[in-house]
Amino acid sequence: MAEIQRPGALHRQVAAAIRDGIATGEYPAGSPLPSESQLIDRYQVSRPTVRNAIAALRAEGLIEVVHGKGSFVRSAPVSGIKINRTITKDCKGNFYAGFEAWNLLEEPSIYRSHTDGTTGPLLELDEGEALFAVDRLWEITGAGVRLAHRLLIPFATAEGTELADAPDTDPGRVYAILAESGHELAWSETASARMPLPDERTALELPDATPVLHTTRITHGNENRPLLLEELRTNGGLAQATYRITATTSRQLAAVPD
Amino acid sequence: MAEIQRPGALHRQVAAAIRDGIATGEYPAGSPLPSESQLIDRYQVSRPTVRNAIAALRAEGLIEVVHGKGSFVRSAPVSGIKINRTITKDCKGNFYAGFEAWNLLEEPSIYRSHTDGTTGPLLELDEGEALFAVDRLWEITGAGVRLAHRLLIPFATAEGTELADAPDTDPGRVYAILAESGHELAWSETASARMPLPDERTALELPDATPVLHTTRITHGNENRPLLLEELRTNGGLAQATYRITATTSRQLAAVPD
DNA sequence: TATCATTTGTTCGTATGTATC
DNA sequence: CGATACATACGAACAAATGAT
Repeated sequence: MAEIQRPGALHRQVAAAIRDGIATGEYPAGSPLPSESQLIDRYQVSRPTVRNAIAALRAEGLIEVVHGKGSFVRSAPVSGIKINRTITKDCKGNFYAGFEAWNLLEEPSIYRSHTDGTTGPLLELDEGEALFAVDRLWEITGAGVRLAHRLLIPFATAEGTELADAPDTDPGRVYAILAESGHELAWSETASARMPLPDERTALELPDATPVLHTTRITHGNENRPLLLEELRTNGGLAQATYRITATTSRQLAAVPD
Repeated sequence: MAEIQRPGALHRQVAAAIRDGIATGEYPAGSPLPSESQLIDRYQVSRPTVRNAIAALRAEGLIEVVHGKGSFVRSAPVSGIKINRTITKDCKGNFYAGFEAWNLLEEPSIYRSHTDGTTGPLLELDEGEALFAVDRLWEITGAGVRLAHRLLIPFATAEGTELADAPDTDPGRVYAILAESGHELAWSETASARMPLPDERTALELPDATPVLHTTRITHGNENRPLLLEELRTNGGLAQATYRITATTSRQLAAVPD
């Protein structure tokens, strides 16, 4: 049994002791932790101290707490679900953006909106420019991982194409439409991590202490003009975005557009 | 002032009320929240309840608490620091992996290690194969963002090259050495998000409620054989990894190696 | 330099509600 | 239904950091 002799706050010592217990295998993955009252007896501390320690382990994602049952050691993610963020096209001009393996949970929801302080600069448009927003909720079949996808199509991009009438066209097909209208397409993407907002936590069914993996992709057309903005949000603990990188010879070409 | 009348636990109501206050601008970014005792008076609840509410807002990353001073509304990140994850090479055979803009905080630490259950499969090696591990701690100058970088060089890759004597060669130069020894290089990278371990929190100087952005890059040589494994860990809230994507015509070539 | 009020951190105790089995 | 376990809430006391006096 891990003794508590480290310096610092009591509840931190208790948390560290339990962390040790998990690391040493005293509390194997999936097994229940001792109950609060057992921990009180064991470490001779008060209930708030024990609860404080448990809260810390929860925030670290080490344990899962079920009301009325107990605390359980979270088992390590089986293996990260890979989300392919590469783009391929076949000889017929069809594009594949990796959505093929996913399962659409709801019908796409379309609404008209405007660029704001965040999306405007990314699309190199003034604030308040009109655009279509298409939200989709996907699931990776079997894995229980959800993905929220948002596609922003500025009116300037959609007009003159079939996107103006059907912005909820399949994302891969959207690329094809733009390519057919004479654009030489290029993409830049950023990946970041942050804590979910309360509504994201429910929509993506995120457990405690799981951050959101948030990717932003911009589709560039001729003269490097931004045509589309795509955002993908998913469970950062379970899913990984995968990229293929090839070395480019010119430093100029390699610069990622802001 | 936001009243507390929503259903549910008291501390959640208080948290929601403060959240509203932040959203409506009653508590602007950077400004101090009322002190605990003021919140007690205002909402007529006990101190533990107030502290519980504050803990929730902290976990969401909405506020920052300073011992002895008070709680402050966190201002949204000025603009995400972009970490260029593309690779370029010039006509002289030099490689640039994006490390040029970073500032090395400590001398690289080198040690000998072995493949384990995680790194082994990624490098397509058995468990227990010998390798060099090179750890570097970088900082993005001025931005206060730290990056922990680990480079794993299997002995099989290093032997016969100057890497065997100097595994702490500059990462870009490592690519060049492998290319000079006859390899056609290709890279695959994955990005994921998770909560930091306690030691990562201190090493990367992460504030509360900030996840780690964790990227894993594999350098492939001839016959798609894995040569190197690189890991980058940084503040997911402040930093974004940026990628350039180009469409590949063959679906076969586009598959990201596991 | 030293002291003091303010503010958050930690710890204890206790009581009641609610979910699970 | 009862036993167990976690959730919520209140009260109280002292410690530690901060900033002003």
